[in-house]
Amino acid sequence: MVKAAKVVVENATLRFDKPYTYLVPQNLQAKLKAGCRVVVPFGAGNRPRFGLVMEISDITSSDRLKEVASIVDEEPLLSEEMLYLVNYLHETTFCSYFDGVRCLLPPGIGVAMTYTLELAGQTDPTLFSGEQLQIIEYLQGRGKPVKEQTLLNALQISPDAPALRSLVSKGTVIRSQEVKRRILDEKMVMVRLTQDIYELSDIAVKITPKQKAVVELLLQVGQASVKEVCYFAAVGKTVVDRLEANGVVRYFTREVYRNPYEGTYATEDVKNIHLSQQQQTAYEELCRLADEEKANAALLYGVTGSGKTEVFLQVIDHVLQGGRGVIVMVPEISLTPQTIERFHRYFGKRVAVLHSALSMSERMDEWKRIKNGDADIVVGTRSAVFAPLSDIGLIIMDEEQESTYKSEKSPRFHARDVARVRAAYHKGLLLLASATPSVESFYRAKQGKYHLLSLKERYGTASLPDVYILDMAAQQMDARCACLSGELIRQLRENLDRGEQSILLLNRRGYNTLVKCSVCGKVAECPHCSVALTYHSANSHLMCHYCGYTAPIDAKCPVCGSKFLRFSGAGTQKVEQELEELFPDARVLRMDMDTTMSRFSHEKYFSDFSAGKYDIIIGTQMVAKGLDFPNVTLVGVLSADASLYAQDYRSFERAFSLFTQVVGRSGRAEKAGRAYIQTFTPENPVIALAAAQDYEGFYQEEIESRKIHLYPPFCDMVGIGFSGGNLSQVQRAAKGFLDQLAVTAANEYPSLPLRVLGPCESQILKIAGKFRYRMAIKCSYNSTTRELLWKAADWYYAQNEFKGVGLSVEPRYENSI
DNA sequence: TACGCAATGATG
DNA sequence: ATCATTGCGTAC
Repeated sequence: MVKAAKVVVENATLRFDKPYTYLVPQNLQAKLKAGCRVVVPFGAGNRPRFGLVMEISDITSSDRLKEVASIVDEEPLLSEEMLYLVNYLHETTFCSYFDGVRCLLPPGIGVAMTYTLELAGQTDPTLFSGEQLQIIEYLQGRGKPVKEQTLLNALQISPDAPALRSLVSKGTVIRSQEVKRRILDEKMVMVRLTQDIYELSDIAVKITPKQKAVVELLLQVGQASVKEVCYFAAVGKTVVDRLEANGVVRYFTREVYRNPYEGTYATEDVKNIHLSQQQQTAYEELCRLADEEKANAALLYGVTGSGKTEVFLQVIDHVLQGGRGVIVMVPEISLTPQTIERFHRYFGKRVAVLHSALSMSERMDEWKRIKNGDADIVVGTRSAVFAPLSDIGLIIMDEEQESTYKSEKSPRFHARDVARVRAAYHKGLLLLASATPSVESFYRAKQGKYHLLSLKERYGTASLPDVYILDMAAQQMDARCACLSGELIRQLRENLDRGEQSILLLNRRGYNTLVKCSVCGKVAECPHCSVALTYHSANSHLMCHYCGYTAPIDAKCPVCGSKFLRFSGAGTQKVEQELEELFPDARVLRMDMDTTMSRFSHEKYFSDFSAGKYDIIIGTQMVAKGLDFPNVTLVGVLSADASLYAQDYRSFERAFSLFTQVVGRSGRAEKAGRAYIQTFTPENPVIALAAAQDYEGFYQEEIESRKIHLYPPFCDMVGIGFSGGNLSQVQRAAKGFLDQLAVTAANEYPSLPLRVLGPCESQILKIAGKFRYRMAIKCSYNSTTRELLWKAADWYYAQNEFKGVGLSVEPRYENSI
């Protein structure tokens, strides 16, 4: 019997990602435990690689196994539960094991390998090539061991240059490897990706491997100081400067405190919050469910303004009294300083905050405080669901229908699923809450899988606004303004005269959404993507919202050279300008992705608006989800249709939620509010139901439709995406995958319910130079289906003819086909 | 027979 | 991804 470790390795592609068995050498046996990071020799060259021990076991045969080289962590970094989550993420989201590991750890905890070069042995000049002599001279000149990176930078040679490698293999140069912990440094100059870049493939310009490393790091952490980035990606500042010059990243400055919430103390007691009768009932029921110590789940369906938060605070307090930890998740947009401040006020230092606007060191500190048990309430966005609490009594997900809970990059998990898994593991209570729950969750509640609790009375005296649906086909349009009906203009005027505020919602940013040549009829398109370019007046450039491509507009058609360009379709910038022309006296605030670059700038705008510094706010959906503005008495939805008719089975649900929220912004205090919804399809019941804030009515309509057309919750959806630079190869790959899937399903899983839609072109065929095909699979996403999909994926990765075509598997696929 | 490059295959 | 092997074509 010998000890062996099952190790998953870093940088493994799905082609060969699996737990590898290594022998545990005698001297490490006492220390090495599951959950520790290790260095192992990997591949033909036995190059050292980081890995994570998933399991330690005794085996009898030790033939041809390599040994673990060294241990990185003296104490396990991941608990048994977290290892279980790694397996869960891998199996259900089709990510690599190590991607799963990374997902559970703060980015700053990473380790890096550094190499040192030292001269040894024969240096007779006649034995070496010119480049080799250069290296020898450099090392002689320094007279001491030199970091490999320093030498490579100084001599401008690549890390795998044959000259250096042969010197090492001859023994002339000794190359020693060291594992360095990443020590963090506070710096003021910060860097982040340009707002249009969400994936590596989004970048239109060519980038070098070093630049790629920087981008990959930023994709992971969101933003970081330039120093941190240079250190972690092992590059010089020039690399980042180059990226900045190419418009891939942007610099900004920020104050960074090692502990951003130093010196916060609880100043108020939760017990002093007075609960109404219905709040009290919900509170008591939730406490009962939390105390049962079994995997309970509840849905708190509470209309806007019904006081959900007060109930949360008291239930949290109750669970904490029982000595168990709590996770509270909010959508990105709701994690404002006010939210955080509120938790600090009641729970002081026991609160840890996890979100992407923290620096790497801050995130690391908060993570450690949780792991060490110094903090037992975690407030945060999606990633907070992985907080390393050892005993979870309660997980709250506020606004559970929000799409920000689903990760858009690998691992493509949904925080709700992870929360369910964790709550079950800890025998804790999962509490979902919303005024407009997702149809799936409400269905589960109706079926009795979730305990349904309702808060139906509004707090205080606020009443619903009067809602008017404007049929745009019948509206008189003002010549000066393409997207505001005469009626809405009158209402805005009235509000201005009364000194009251207005909110306008338009789900399209930019100025014009289409630039078309009147002579040849060609529409300006992105050269890398199959989408029309949007005109942005702020910088007089055409922009691609998918890959970040920009081009100056030169008043000439690029195809035929004519000067007769027609601009059409209105985005937020256009409306902003029109408003300024129509109401020169009004103070207009525009809020969209272009104006709210950094995470907390929403906050600044909202507080300015709240303080009355603006009369009208025009923005994308983010304006629907802000705070309470007592002086807002008019809300306008400029184009309901843009939200309603996305090619997506969830578009009605999202539109309903959006309209309900934005309409609810009007008349929050004693003043009566009104809302106007502009549409070309006034007969669509979603609009009227949102106007009446009738969630249950909407649910009835929607659930019927989902049943008839077979969509979730009556099935699960899995999307399979194919993308590559060669269109016909992408098509062949998609068809090949489908054929293989069909054969395997017929032979091995004949009774498995499956319905495949496609393959067909993605809604946007080409993004950043890559053609995309996709198919959707309606199924029951259980372990058998996943087994089938994994088999098909494994087969796919083994096909050389599909090598240039990436495969992505995405459970919870939202698009229709 | 020697060499070079591309396709192929494995990673414990 | 990365490295080693294999196989084939070409040069000598």
